[in-house]
Amino acid sequence: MVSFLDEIRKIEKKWQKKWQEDEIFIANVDSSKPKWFLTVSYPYATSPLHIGHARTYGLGDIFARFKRQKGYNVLWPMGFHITGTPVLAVSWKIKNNDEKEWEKMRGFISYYESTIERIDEVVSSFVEPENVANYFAEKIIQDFLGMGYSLDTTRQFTTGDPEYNKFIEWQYSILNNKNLIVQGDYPILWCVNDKNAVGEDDIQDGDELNVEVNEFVGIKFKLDNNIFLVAATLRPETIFGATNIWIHPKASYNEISIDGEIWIVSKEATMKLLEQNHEIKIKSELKGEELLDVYVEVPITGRKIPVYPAVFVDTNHATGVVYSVPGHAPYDCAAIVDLQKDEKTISKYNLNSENLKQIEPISLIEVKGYGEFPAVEICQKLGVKSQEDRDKLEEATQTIYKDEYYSGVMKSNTGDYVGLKVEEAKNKVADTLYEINLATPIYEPSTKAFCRCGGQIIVAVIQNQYFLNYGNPEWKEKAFKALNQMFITPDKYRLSFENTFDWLDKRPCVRRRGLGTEFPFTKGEGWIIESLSDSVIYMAYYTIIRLIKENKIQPEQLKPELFDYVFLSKGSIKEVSNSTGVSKQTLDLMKNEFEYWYPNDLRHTAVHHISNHLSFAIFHHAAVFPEKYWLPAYSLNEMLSRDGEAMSKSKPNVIPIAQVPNKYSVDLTRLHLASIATPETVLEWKEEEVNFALQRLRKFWEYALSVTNISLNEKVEYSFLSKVFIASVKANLSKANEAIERFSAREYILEGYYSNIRVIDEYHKFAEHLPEAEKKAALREIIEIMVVTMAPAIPHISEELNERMGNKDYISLKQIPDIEIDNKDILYALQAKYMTDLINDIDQIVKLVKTKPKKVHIYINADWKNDLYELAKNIFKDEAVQIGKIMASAKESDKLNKYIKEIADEAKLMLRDPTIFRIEMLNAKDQESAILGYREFISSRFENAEILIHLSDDKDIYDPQNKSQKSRPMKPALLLE
RNA sequence: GCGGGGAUUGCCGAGCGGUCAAAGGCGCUGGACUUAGGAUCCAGUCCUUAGUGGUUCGGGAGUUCGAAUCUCCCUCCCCGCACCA
Repeated sequence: MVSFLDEIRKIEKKWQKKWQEDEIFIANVDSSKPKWFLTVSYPYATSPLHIGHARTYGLGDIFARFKRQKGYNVLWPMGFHITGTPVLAVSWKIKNNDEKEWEKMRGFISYYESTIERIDEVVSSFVEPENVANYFAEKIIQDFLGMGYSLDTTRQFTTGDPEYNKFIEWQYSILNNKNLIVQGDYPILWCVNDKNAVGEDDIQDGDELNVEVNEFVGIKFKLDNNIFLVAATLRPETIFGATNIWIHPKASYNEISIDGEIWIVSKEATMKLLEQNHEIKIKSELKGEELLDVYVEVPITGRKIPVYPAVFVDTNHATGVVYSVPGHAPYDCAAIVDLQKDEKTISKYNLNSENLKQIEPISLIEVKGYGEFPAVEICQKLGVKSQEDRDKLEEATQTIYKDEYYSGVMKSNTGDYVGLKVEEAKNKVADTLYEINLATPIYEPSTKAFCRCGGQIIVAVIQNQYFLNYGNPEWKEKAFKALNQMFITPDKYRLSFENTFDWLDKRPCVRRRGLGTEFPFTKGEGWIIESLSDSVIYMAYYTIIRLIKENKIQPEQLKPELFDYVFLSKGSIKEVSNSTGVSKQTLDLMKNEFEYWYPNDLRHTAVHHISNHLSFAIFHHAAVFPEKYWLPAYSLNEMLSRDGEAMSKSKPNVIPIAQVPNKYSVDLTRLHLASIATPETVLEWKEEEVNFALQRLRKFWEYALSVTNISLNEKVEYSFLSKVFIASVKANLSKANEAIERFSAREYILEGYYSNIRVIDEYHKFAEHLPEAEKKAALREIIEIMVVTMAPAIPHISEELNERMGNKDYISLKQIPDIEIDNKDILYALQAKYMTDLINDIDQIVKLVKTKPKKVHIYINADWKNDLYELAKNIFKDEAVQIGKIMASAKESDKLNKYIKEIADEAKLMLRDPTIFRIEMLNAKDQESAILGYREFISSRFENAEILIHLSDDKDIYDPQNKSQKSRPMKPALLLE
């Protein structure tokens, strides 16, 4: 067994070398052949790929190889994505001697390098970002070729190449001309230290904290003309229940002039607001206690409420000013109770205790399961003792928020909002406050978080951020039109696309960090096109990159008019040639190449790209290209898991592609990945199950080897069993071909490969008594078709067998024949099925009676039963089965009316199982010939028992137990003696 | 929360209105081959039974001559949600 694996591993390397040497997968324009252009999304070059990726790329390769063997000129190129922050992040961490990163990279590099010195040398080189990308790009291609992928490697590029940048600039100039790029303000997470946007990777424990941007409503409580205390809240609807304002007495506050007003907010809040797109000047600093016992005006209600001290106020959260709603907010409830009995504090700050004691909760929301004051109730229930009881108060706040938000209704004291659900009232109150300019949005991270550099994370508002406006109605409509024309498999994902399209709106398309193409309209300002927005029409770039490199075209020559000419047939070749210095001949070749290959016939990727990349690609194609170049088809597959956990680069459960050829075998892995589950399920990789694929592969190999030296020139007369055998294999192969045409790789392998191995097994069993020469000839005949048909899935083994069968050509380039199924084949298949069932029945009876029969009597039904079933089939195609109808029709039939008594019994049976007459039936003659064909097999199975065939309408029939009347067209009656 | 997907026989995983007691694999049981086998091969694997019949496809109701497959409700699980590629 080990030797078999060794043997095919050797074979795999042998053929990969030959394919490379003869460059058989390099694709060139050939107008005499139809073309087929496949892309699989390019990988990100910061780590080696693992076997989960091999699922996606392996499916792509099966498609590419199938189309190639169907006579298409196939282009399947590969590039690399390096845009964004990951490459820089790796480089930065290596430079800073981040121990974890070093270990991770050493692990990765050890797949490819054998000495520690060499590994460390490679890792050290990663201080240069381009070395990271280059190293992994090279290794990934090496891994891909090691998996036997039929890639055109002459069209490689990375998204960081200056030529590519020119292409993206052109794309964005078109989008801009079509007014699809808009500007607006945009809140993002921001490090105060780096003065830069941060992503999850940059945040300490970012993956666990899951920090998001929260939008608070900063409500302005008027203190004096144009002077406001600003309290930020997530629950603006509670403004009707405000009884006072809370300030931390010991904390520092600022008086600031902001957008023409004067605000009082905490010192920390001032720093945050500075980043949120306001005109701010700090006028003075004051202590919280200086503000106590003054009165401010509540917006909308106009009531005057006092400012009181509370230590639960966190000045580093939002504005450090809180308005108090003791009826519905647990913290406020606890704090007001605390303060009312806290004589010390009252006298310390000289508060008017009369007014303070008069403060009572206001009820403004009706909630099921609660009384007047939900906050008071829940504080009592949880046993909250003071405002310092933080855990309990936090829990209480969460509970109340949820209950009130989903089932609360606004009470009669809430002005225009009476009767509204809290869910709606919340937004309406906020809108009103914004409209009357008594509120401003204030942004705050959902969780307190810090950057890896140590700086605090706040929310900054980017002014005039650039967005791609996917919400543009014309664009969206066009994109939907494109989507509706597409073939998507598995089909269930179409709905996901439709939902994504509906939901897509403005999306920021530039960033300040990471690698990529500089945004062409703000050169020098450091804006880089966002990394998902620069990889949506690059399939077109594959068609011309080889010519750009071969002709040494410089980036600066790649002016927009060149792309306009090549991709959109705009402008004159003469002018374009003049302005770019690219020869007319080269321009023509580029244009020709694009027009030959485009559109991108199939794009295959992993499912998780639906909500971004794959949807964007449809939008951008619709915006940039004429309709004939839109994307025709998507094919998708889910990811892979091991031990129930998704295989991801950072986890220890990965099997790198680099180890596949030696740990398993390439063909074995390709076969297993494509056939173990349908693409829409997360595939669980189990070692024990790989073994199954290996055994079958070996079996196929051995079957094939046993007939490689058989010559097909001598005509062998096939007996019944051999004819049935060949017909069965052909039927399966035909199904396989039909499946792969729809890109159902699993069905293709199951039908074309696994089912057929089983058919061969059965043939060997049933046909043991046939002459050796006949068996070999029949096997050879089907192996030959199987090898060529299954080559897309197991190309290496197929090449080897093809060679050993005496062929000099590449099977990878050999035409897969169309399988013609004629009536004779259909009959054979039905007869085979008939006999399998019959033999099973005999086996079952033998097992039950536990004695081996000496005689097997088989009773074939009388002809009129076939007529009856045929008749029933026609009547009840799509109406309810009724005995009366059967009887009436039978009476009218010349053939049947004489058996009317028997038919009544038979009809009762039909009624019990209405599926009976939907089955394809064999007539008596075909049943008999089938039994005769298998007679020797059945006989030998039971120590040469005698096989007797009876026709049920034979007058002299031997039928002591009256079995014959039970016989039916696909189920003969049996008597064992 | 919003949006989407799913629940199949010991497990994984097909099936998606009628050859469905439900492919295939794993596991388990028996047999063969073996010095041995955690290697391989063959057979069996819901209950019952001369090839039959019965009860099954998360739970409940419905549509239909007929439902694992369609509709509705319930329970539970998974995934995406914007600067992260």
